[in-house]
Amino acid sequence: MKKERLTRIKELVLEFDITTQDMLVDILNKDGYNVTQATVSRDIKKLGLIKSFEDGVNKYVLKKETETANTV
Amino acid sequence: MKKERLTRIKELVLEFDITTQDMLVDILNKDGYNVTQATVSRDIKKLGLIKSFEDGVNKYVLKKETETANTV
DNA sequence: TCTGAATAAGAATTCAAC
DNA sequence: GTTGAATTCTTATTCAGA
Repeated sequence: MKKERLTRIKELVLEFDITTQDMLVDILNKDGYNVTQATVSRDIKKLGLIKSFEDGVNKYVLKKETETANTV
Repeated sequence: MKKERLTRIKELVLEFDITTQDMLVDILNKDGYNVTQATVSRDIKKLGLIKSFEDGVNKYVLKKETETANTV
């Protein structure tokens, strides 16, 4: 397992609007990391990334906290 | 659109570990709300629910904040 | 342990209808 | 504006292998 790759993924979601795992696969491959969607899926789980609507797009972001009791 | 249903969904994710939209469909149907996965998908978007690992399960939770810059 | 290929599972969208 | 059926898209997992 490449910790380096995990760090790179985190950088990528902070910098870009990553909406699918395939996007990450593409970028990582161009970066020289040879990975498939299966691996990215696992990496995302390790990093605790979640998909969330931000700025009108459903993208991966780093999880902070979740549970709230806001009103609808 | 039933605002009532949205409220119920929020209650459900707070009370139970809802891991799939189909689970919500089942429960809502038993509750008397006749909906399909398509509608639940839209409701989840409206409520801002996200899937997150909590207590070892990947479940729907209410979004609070996301973007962080924690270390890996 | 880690990974990929293939598959299964889950979720979002299209398209029509109301 | 809201919904369901069907479809497409996306993600998680299985299974094998290194």
